[in-house]
Amino acid sequence: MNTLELKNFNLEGTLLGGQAFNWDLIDGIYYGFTQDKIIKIKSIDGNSVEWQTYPGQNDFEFINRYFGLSENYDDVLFKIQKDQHIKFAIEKYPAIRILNQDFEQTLLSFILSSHKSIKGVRKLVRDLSKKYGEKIRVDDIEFSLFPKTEVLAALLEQDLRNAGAGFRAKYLKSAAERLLELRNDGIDFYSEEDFVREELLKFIGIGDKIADCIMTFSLQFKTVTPLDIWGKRVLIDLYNVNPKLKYAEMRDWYKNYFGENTSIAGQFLFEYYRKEYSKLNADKA
DNA sequence: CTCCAGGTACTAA
DNA sequence: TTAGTACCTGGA
Repeated sequence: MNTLELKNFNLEGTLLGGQAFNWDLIDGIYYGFTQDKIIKIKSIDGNSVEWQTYPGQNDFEFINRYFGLSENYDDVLFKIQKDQHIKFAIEKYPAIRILNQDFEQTLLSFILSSHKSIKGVRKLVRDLSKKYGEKIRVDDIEFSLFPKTEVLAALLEQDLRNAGAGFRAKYLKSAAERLLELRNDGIDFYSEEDFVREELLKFIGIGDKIADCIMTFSLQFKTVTPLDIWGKRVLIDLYNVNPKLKYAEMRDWYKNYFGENTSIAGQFLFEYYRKEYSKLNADKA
């Protein structure tokens, strides 16, 4: 295993918090699957993590990019501490990072997230992977990789329905087909924000929220934060923002308030509020 | 059995 | 442009 010095890296909040659907905690070790590799990561103590990729055991370039290790994390944290809410969130659920995930897998995964719980999306992603992904054995566990885009594109809508995708089946298929076209279209998804969003919204099955998820959790737009149900609750409940505001207006509110590191600020607030809110409901029950 | 889910597309005012 | 509704399916 390779070792990395990383203070208090919050693996749970980062990997299981809803940015990604492809991580599992098995015997204290996090295993993630992409379209071509398994990633293994484990925190050793408060100060470091061990990691490995398979195949190709030491793909540091991937790890560095995926976890955004080259940015000055302390500086980012310093800059977003605008008020007591965010300070409390960072204190309670510290050291969360925004992932830079593979574009195609992220887009396909979030298309599946429509009108589904996190748990439901995770299950669906695994069912599809088991059925249509390549197998790879790590630590004597058989993992299924996320299905290749080509494979998904070649399937019938009915195949995807049978795998549990429901009404998202046709969205998934057409998105996979479009992604294959895009490989030759020369569109730069790492360019200007409004342009990229427009391109994403052209996909059937991608609306405001999913477009922003893809931009935030894969394409590294750091001033964007997705306004899901939790993002809206945070604004309305904690910041007394008018619930009638339109999606884009709420997104602008976040951006204007948190500035250049809005994405990570949003992630802290969501993680905090999601956990506290469900705790509240559990108490009531 | 009913209800609902980290949304989106479609339709009608 | 804005509001209302159906949508697959599994889990609570």
